Amino acid sequence: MANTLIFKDIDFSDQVSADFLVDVSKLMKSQELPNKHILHSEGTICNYFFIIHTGLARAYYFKDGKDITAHFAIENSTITAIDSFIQRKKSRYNIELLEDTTLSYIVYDDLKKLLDDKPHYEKYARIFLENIYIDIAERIEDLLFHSAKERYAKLIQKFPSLLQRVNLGHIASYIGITQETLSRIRSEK
Amino acid sequence: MANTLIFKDIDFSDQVSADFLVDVSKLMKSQELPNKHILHSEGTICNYFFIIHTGLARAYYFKDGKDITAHFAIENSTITAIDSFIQRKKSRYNIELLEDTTLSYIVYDDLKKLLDDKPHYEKYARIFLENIYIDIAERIEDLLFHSAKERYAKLIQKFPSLLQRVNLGHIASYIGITQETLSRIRSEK
DNA sequence: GTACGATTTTGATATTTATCAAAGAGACTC
DNA sequence: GAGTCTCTTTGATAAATATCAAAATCGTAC
Repeated sequence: MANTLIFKDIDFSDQVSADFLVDVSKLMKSQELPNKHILHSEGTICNYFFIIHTGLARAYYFKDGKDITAHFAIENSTITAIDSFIQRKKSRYNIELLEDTTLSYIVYDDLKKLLDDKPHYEKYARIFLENIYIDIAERIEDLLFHSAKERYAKLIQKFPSLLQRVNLGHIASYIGITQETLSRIRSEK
Repeated sequence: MANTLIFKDIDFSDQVSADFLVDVSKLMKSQELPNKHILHSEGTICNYFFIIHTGLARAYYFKDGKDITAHFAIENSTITAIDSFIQRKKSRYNIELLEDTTLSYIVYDDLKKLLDDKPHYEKYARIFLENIYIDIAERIEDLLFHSAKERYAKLIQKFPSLLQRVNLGHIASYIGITQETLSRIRSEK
C-alpha cells in the first residue's frame, strides 16, 4: 500500500518541479474502467504506471496455487507491476480492479523518453523510489516483529475503509496469514 | 544484504556513466578500521554511505530490548543507515564492524552537491534504489512464504561465509527467528 | 592448563498459526 | 422464494516457533 500520496515529498515551489509536473501531466491519460477489469496480466511486461483517482485496485500473484495480494491501491495511490516496470522483465503479478475506478496512466516509453530528454527529472524517480523503500522497509519490520493480530490492527488503522471494500481473503494474504486465522482475529473482542 | 555489487546494473560503456564513475571516485575516501568499530549510532543523522572492500559490517537496531540485525554488508557491498540517509532524520540503526575492515565512504553533502551540480547523475541514484527495491521485495516474499528453515538455507546459499563469520544470534534475528530455533534448525540433518 | 565470559545447544513446555473439513450467511438468478 | 454460488465463520487437530531454563562448548587471558 505504498505511495499513498504520489508527489507528497516533492517541493513544487521551485521551477524545475513545476516544469516536471506540467510535463508529466501531458503524458498522463485518463480512463474510467469497471470493477474486475484486468489492468495487467502476469507473464507480460508492464508498460503502464497507474494512478488511481477513485476506486480500488490490487496487485496479486500465485504462490503454490494460492492467490496472494502484494499491494492495494486506493484513491490517490499508484500501482504498477513494479517488478516488471523497473526491470523490464515479464511480471509475476496480475493487477485487477476491485471497484469501478477512474485512473490515469503513464506509458513506460513516454516516461523513459521524458527522463532521457530531461535527465534532471530523474530526481523525481529517485524520490518516488525512496518513498517506496520507506514503505516496504516498514512492511518488513511488520512481518518480522508483529503478530498477525497486530498486523491486522495496523492495516485497518491505516486504511479503515479497506475492510468494507475487499474480501477477507485478500486482506489475509496481504498480511501473510490464512483467511481462517484472520476471521478468528476479527471475531475476538 | 542488498546491493552486493554496487554498480552492477550500470552500463559504463557510455560517456555519462564513465564521467559519473570518475566524479564519484573523487568523492570517495578510504579507511581501515578495526573490528567492533562503530560506524554509526542510532539517534543521529547518518551522513555517510559506506562501501566495504574487505571485512564485514552490520546494521542493527533494538526492538523491545532485543538486538535485531537489519542488514549485513560483506566485501563489495554497501551499507548506510538508510532510513536516515534517505530521509535526513535521526536513525534508529546502529552500524558496527564485525571484522577488521577496509572501506570507502562518501559524505552525504558531497553526494548531494554532485547530484545538484549534475542532475543527469540522478539516474544512478535511481538505479541504486531500484536494486534495493528488488532485494527488499525478495526479502518480503521470503518472510511471507518461506519457513525459518528455508530462509536459513537461502541465506547461507547466498552468503556461505556468513555462518563462519558472525554470531548465530545475528543471523537468527536477520531471518526473524530466535537463536534457539536457528540452533535446532542447524543441528537437524 | 585453568578460569572466566561469551556463545551455542538442549530440554520441556506454551503459544501462535496453519490445515482440513464443514457449516452458516449473503447475494444474485430465475 | 428455492437454488446456487461465493464468502465467512467455526471446530478439531497438527505443525511451527517462542519462551524459559540450564547445560555444554568455545575462546581467550592469565
